[in-house]
Amino acid sequence: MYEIFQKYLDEKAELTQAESERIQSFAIIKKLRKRQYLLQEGDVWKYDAFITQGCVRTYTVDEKGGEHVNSFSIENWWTGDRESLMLQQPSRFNIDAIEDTELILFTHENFEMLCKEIPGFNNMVNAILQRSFIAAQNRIQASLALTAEEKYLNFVNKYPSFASRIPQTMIASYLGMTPETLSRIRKQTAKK
Amino acid sequence: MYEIFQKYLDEKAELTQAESERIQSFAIIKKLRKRQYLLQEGDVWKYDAFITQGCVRTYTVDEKGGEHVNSFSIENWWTGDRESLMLQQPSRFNIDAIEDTELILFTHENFEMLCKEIPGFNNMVNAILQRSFIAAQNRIQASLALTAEEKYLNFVNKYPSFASRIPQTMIASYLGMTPETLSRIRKQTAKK
DNA sequence: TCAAACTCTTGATCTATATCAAGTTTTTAC
DNA sequence: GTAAAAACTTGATATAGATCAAGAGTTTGA
Repeated sequence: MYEIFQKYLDEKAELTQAESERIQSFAIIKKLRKRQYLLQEGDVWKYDAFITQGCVRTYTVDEKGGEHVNSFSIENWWTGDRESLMLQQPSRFNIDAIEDTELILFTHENFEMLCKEIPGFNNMVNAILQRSFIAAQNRIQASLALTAEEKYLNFVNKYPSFASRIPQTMIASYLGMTPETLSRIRKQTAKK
Repeated sequence: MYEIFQKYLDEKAELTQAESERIQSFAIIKKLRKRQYLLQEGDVWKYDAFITQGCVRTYTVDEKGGEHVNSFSIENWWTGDRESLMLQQPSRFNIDAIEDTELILFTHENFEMLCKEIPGFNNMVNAILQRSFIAAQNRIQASLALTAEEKYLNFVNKYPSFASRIPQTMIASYLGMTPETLSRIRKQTAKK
């Protein structure tokens, strides 16, 4: 499965052969079965994690047991809890697999070392962070300005592949509404 | 006013005297009067902007004329529209001054050049981006999981100084509720 | 300094979405 | 292959927060 990450690197970063090999030497392959946790609330997150196959969700659980999905991540994207990682504090988030999933992990020390050693890698990492931040801003914007129906249409438009592979309950939670409301919205919009 | 930025740099970045001076040589001082725009929807944002004094808000306007506040930024923080900057596309956001405000601007070309030239500066910029991303994640989390009252208490707790200097209408918008609702919540919580 | 323009508050009413409940379909796991 | 569990739908009802309206303070600017 490393080839998928290698291809990603080839596309996104300018690296010499030696640098590529150095990066690979620190990669840890990890497989998750559907429903398996990658991170549980209370644990400290210690990795930078790239998904080569599958899909995970990041969510919190409130006192009443309600789950609130913060994000979905699929193949060719990164996952983890940056706050827990940076501050080395217990995470408020859970991350688990929605499908059987394969990841490549780097311990944060190794990852930081690679960033310091390899400018091309560092640049790629920064570019990813920029994009993540922009995406988060847009999500905030949507949550403030859109109605439930608009949020759903916006979501489907932005991530067409997600609607089919992720259970509606989770999408509803991600959009900040109940599954019932999402079900009714889908019925409504299907008519049009 | 440059001293304020200089102090920030001294605290946050490891720089030689020469590097500090080089950074300063590209700084553009800008003053905004209350209500004055820094960025208007439709314009392309071209700077990295640091606030030395005052307060701005970043917001969108919907078709019905409703304003949705995405963020507040005060002295010792950065502002701008990263999406517009990165993609060089017209911004969906407005940024204007809530108080008379002073900023330091760097054109993005100069800023990028400084990042490339000066590793200590680059590291600082990345650290800021990390923190911004973490803050955005937490905001998403709060918007999904909290009630209106909890959102307000969380906001006051996190940014105690904001409640007194920013009009309630804008805070309400930032929290995703109407000014009336915020007014009632404040009345409620004052009792307790 | 005074009128116009905001800002905040409070009350009455409305509505989008939540909650509760029950039935149907789909998926999972032995 | 089948029973149990999970996911989705639909209807009835409830509610948090929105909207509308009007009055009291406060700020702004000629």
